Amino acid sequence: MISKPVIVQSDNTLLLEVNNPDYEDARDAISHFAELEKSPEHIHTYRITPLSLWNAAAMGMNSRQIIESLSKHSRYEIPEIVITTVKEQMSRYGILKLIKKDSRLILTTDENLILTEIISEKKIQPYIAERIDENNVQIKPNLRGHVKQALIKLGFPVEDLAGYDEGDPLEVTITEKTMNRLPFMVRDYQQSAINAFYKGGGIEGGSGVIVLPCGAGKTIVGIGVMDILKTETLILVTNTVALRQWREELLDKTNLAGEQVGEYSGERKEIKPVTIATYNILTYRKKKNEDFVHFDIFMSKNWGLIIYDEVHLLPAPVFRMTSEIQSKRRLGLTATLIREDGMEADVFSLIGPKKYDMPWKILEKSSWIAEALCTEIRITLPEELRVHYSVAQDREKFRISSENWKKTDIIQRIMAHHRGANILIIGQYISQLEEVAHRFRLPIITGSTPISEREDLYAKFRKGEISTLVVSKVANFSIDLPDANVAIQISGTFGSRQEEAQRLGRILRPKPDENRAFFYTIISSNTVEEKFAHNRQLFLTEQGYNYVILNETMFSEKFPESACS
DNA sequence: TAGCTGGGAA
DNA sequence: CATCATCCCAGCTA
Repeated sequence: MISKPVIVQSDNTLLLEVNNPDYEDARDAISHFAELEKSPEHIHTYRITPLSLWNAAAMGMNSRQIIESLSKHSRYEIPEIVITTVKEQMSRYGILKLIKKDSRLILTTDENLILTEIISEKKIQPYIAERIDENNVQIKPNLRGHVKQALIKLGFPVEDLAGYDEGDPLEVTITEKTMNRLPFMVRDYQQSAINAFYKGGGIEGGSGVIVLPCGAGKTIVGIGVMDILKTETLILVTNTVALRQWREELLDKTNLAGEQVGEYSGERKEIKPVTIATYNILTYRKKKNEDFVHFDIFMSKNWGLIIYDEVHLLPAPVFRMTSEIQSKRRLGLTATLIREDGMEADVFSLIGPKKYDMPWKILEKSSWIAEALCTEIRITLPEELRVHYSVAQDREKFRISSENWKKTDIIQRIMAHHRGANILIIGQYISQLEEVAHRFRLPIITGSTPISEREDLYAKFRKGEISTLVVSKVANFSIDLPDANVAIQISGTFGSRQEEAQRLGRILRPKPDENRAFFYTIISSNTVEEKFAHNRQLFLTEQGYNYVILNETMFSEKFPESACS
């Protein structure tokens, strides 16, 4: 009999054996309540954290289900302490509830000892108005967000049942036929996400985060929620491209007319029943420490819903503003609910817990996104760089290994191998990208490329007049190049997991013929780049992507030089 | 009034 | 763990 793939350790880590027939089942099961920490070839390490358990609890899982799925895949008996941790943390979500009674905000619980313990904490006292009785404490007005933030830091995620203000009504309806006359349907998983957020309305359906892969149609989920709530809505986005895309989708897929959908950005300052604003304008102030100039848009209308697009990028000041408006319904959307700044707990307490997620691989199986084959190519540093590297300071080492000029040859062979494909070459350093663009005479897009020129190049790429584009970090977000099917990553932002995911996302739009895409990442072996590269891959590995690793010899066999003309 | 450029912020 | 992208605004030109 084959042994089971998971080893549960008493420090709350899970070791998962990759070459085990039950690997995939086990991975899909544990990824609901644990986070991937390390993923070398044979054994992956997951960690059960309080936050991962609270999110699971908020999604409706209970400790019995988690312990059962651990037992099902665990090779040995589960350490008692892990079971205790799971039970303890899972039960913490819901021990404390915020409710509203006679317009008073009340923290309530059945566990009066815990309540006593909590209100004696220095960090909590500023928010307490008075203890009403054993099980109830009144919170000072308008500190609903602050108190949740403080409590989660103490390890007590609050279930917020204090309800929401109904916003001004707005007739929003999804239209079946879009303007370009293509029939339009909300997909099953999108509908499930909408239902998971709304839950039949009331005080439970009102705040939370929906996690869906790039290209899976998060905008539709937002629109679907608007269709249910039918209320005036404020949508916050990261940049103006996203702003325009939201506007177009709203006009295309709903009954809303142009004059009902406003844009609040540097260029225009419209406030309409549906208003789309950039995060940036919210955080603007004339001088440091002065007031936020445009904070008023939160108050300028009686919004019934606020949508936070790309919630993993939400800037810190917007968290602070959000803590002031906890009686508004809030929907967060993202592909990767990880922040490199460790503010996940703030997302949980201020926007809301995770309400729905969908593993990328499942969408791949049902062909909503393209199948992706990931390859990591490890090349050595050439002798002269090796010398330079060994004496360099730590912070220079990353750049030296990233800009290893031998990567250029690899690029050439990959391009030759995928002749006729639509290729993106993505990197972090402008000088490196310019060299590559120059060497192969390819067009390049960076932050300094004027908008008109970008649009021109993107259009040519879509039409097939250009087959290969060199792009900088501009490609990390919201560029829509449906036909791109090969990405070659030559450098990146240190260990950013969400960047890796976004970049893979560029090539995942379903393809008409063979629904398949290729993602290559080229790194210098035995350098700091290797370590960062592996950290980058964690999120995608957690989603079931498997990087095939090739060294120079193996690469040469698969991608022979003779293919280059 | 529109379009560009550069500084500053997070 | 530092580079790059983004955005906003002010100030200029035409």
